[in-house]
Amino acid sequence: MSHVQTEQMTPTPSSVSHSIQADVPAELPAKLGRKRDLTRDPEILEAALDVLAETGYDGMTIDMVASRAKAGKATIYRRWPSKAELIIDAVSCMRKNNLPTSELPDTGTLRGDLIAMIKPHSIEEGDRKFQIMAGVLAMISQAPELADAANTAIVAPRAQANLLLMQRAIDRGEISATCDIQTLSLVTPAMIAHRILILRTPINREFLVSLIDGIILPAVGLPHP
Amino acid sequence: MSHVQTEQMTPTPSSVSHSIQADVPAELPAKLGRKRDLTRDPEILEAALDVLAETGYDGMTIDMVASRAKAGKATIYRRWPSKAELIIDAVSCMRKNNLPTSELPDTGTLRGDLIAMIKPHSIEEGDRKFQIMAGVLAMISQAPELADAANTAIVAPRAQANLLLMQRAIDRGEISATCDIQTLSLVTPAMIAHRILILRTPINREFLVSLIDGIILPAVGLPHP
DNA sequence: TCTATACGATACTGCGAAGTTCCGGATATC
DNA sequence: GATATCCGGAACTTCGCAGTATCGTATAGA
Repeated sequence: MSHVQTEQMTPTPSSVSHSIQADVPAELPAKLGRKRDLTRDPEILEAALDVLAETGYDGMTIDMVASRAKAGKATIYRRWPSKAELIIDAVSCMRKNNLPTSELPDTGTLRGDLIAMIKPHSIEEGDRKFQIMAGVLAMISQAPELADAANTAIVAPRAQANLLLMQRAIDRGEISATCDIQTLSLVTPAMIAHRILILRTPINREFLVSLIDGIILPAVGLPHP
Repeated sequence: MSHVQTEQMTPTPSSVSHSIQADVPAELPAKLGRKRDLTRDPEILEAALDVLAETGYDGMTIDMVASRAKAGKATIYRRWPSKAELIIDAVSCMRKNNLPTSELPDTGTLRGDLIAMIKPHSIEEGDRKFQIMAGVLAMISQAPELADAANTAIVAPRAQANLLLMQRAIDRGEISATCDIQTLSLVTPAMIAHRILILRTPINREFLVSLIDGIILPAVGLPHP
């Protein structure tokens, strides 16, 4: 959740603790010296995601991330305390480029909306995201919070979009209100994840259309086109 | 695919190679000494799966497997050349306890059959299998063959069972033959995997029933019960 | 200008686990 | 009985990588 630490933990000023501290809050320590280049943060995080997607969690090393980002290892460790926290932060910060709900298609029919969401760009982007998911799955046992982060950043947005489109269809009377759209909205993300993670088969338009026409639409009582 | 090596690679008998070898095939080298205890193989593989399911691939160590199986590390390395091959063999040999197709329920209705497949035993067994899947996913980038092994051992049998039940329903005229039962048979495995791997939520009867009544049955045109 | 810090680069340290070797004892063939 | 291989157990070696420290350089404030 928390991006880069807002302030580097200045080590307790001295090992000899002065119990009387007055109320000097040490706020605004009047930092001296060269400022940290904040533009490197997203570049490093992006490099981390690239390496994670390509090599998985085990194969990923900090040196790879550093060289990919053309940064020194010290620069990375100055900003994140460990490899695990770097990955958590990288995944948590992914949700930037989520398609905002305002950009959802609105063609008038549920099928039109669902089909309209299939774009070459979203396919290849989705592919990378689920590759990242595969890398993340390796370390969820150590950092369960990462499961939430990955879910929030990768699958939840897709499910949310599906849910919204189906709710619209209910509102306009296209489909019955008794449909279990909560569960149905998870079907396409789950099937995509299954295909990429387990079947290791790339996603294409035909597959996505078959999900819509073979499962989603029949399940909500809409006839085949 | 291949279980334990049928024969330990006896190192080339001598570094000085005799080019003339006649036709002594060195078959049945008349092994001397104590025989290998073959009953340890499945015990070690089972221990490996246990540790894999509990700690994931990274957390898993050969020492853990050895102590869990009450075996020496040398015993393990005498049979499998590496940790990766041990895991591949363990996953490949899982498919032993597959519910044979002859034991599939046959209640007369598709819903009855699908519901009948939900048994407490199968739920907890499935839970363990998908935990193993999580551990396996960590190393598929290194050993893609493992994806096939895991798919064959874990998800394919479930999909196969679903497919068979739905085919029966078509044959008896309960549902339309135009249903995309091939894709539909993958829905429940994919949703289970999604819930365990990503949502980290245990499987229960209610969830499985909601999959059947909320997705599968509506998708094949059967009314809610 | 001086000082403190960030930068990229590289060398270094420490640890954990894969894989190997050795041990005393057991079990097989000859 | 002699020999060769297995066993469980434990010590040992090797090595990759996380994390740290150092260096020369660059850039900010005082």
